[in-house]
Amino acid sequence: MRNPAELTDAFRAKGWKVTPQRQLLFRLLHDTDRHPTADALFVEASGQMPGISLRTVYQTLNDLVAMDELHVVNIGGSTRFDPNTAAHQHAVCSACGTIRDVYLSGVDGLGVAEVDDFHPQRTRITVTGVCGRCADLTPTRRPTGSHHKENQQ
Amino acid sequence: MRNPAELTDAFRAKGWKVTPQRQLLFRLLHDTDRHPTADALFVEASGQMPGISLRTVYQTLNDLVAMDELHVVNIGGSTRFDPNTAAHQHAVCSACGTIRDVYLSGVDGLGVAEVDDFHPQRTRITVTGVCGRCADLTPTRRPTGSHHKENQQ
DNA sequence: CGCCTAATCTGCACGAGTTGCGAACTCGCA
DNA sequence: TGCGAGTTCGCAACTCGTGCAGATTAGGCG
Ligand SMILES: [Mn+2]
Ligand SMILES: [Mn+2]
Ligand SMILES: [Zn+2]
Ligand SMILES: [Zn+2]
Repeated sequence: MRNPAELTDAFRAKGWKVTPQRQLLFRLLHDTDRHPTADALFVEASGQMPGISLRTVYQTLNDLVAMDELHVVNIGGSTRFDPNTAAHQHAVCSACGTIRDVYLSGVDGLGVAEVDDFHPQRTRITVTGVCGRCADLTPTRRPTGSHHKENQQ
Repeated sequence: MRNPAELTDAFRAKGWKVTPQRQLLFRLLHDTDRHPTADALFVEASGQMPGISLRTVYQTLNDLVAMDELHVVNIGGSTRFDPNTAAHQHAVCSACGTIRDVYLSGVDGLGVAEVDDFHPQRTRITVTGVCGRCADLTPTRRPTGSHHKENQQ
């Protein structure tokens, strides 16, 4: 996602207004590697702007997605939003739900172009597994067993 | 997913009953390359067994997923279920929502093992784009524009 | 073959996540 | 400074999936 100043210009260029609510979300989303849900952002935003509506958060996120400034990540449960629009992949911990950006090698070698009768636009790669912290918490056990859902990003 | 007879044995081996509802779903799911939603299966099943409950369809699907006989596919919207448990990837049409199994080359070359402080279990690859049929229906246009949601599998 | 009971099915209520809607508000231009 | 298109907000509505409890049944046993 571009920085708040650039987004301000981009919104104005479309004849859209740049409200305090939008500016706040621009700031919260810029230059992070997290993958928050709409509600997580709503909670964060509420800290700095009490009274902001969850509806507005959804609205702005949808706008940013439509502008391709934000990507959506579907891993089940509520939608995650990804401000990192550079080509990258995701490592998802099945125990705690954390999503981490990873940059796998060998992605170019995928035979995506050879899918016939299909016009590819984007390739998404998600590696599910267990993160180091969860592996430490449940040593020598099935890591999916105790599902502690805290700290996911 | 294994065939109905094998699933029958697997269920009995766990002390679970093999009801007509379950047998029907075993049949509907076996040896297909579709990726139906719970509701789509419910509609199909209702044709052959009027009165079957959507709740039962969900229940059975969840059981099969827990047994790893069925995989879930998250592409936004309702959960899709995948009876093809062999290693493969998906091509998703952004216009009609159809999910097609594809077998990309070069998957082994992905540097999945090198993700550090992470224990990988499974890698999911999804190519989004526009299928041939949708490309034909909207020639020389942005294919996402008119969203005709029929016929997705 | 009929009994018994744990397992299952069904219908409904409920919860989470997201969107539609309309009245009130406000950014930004004239 | 005033105007109006665009925006926000609150709430109702909607979709998808699950919890619950009473009715039903598969399938082991005598
Ligand atoms: Mn990311
Ligand atoms: Mn598949
Ligand atoms: Zn973890
Ligand atoms: Zn299509």
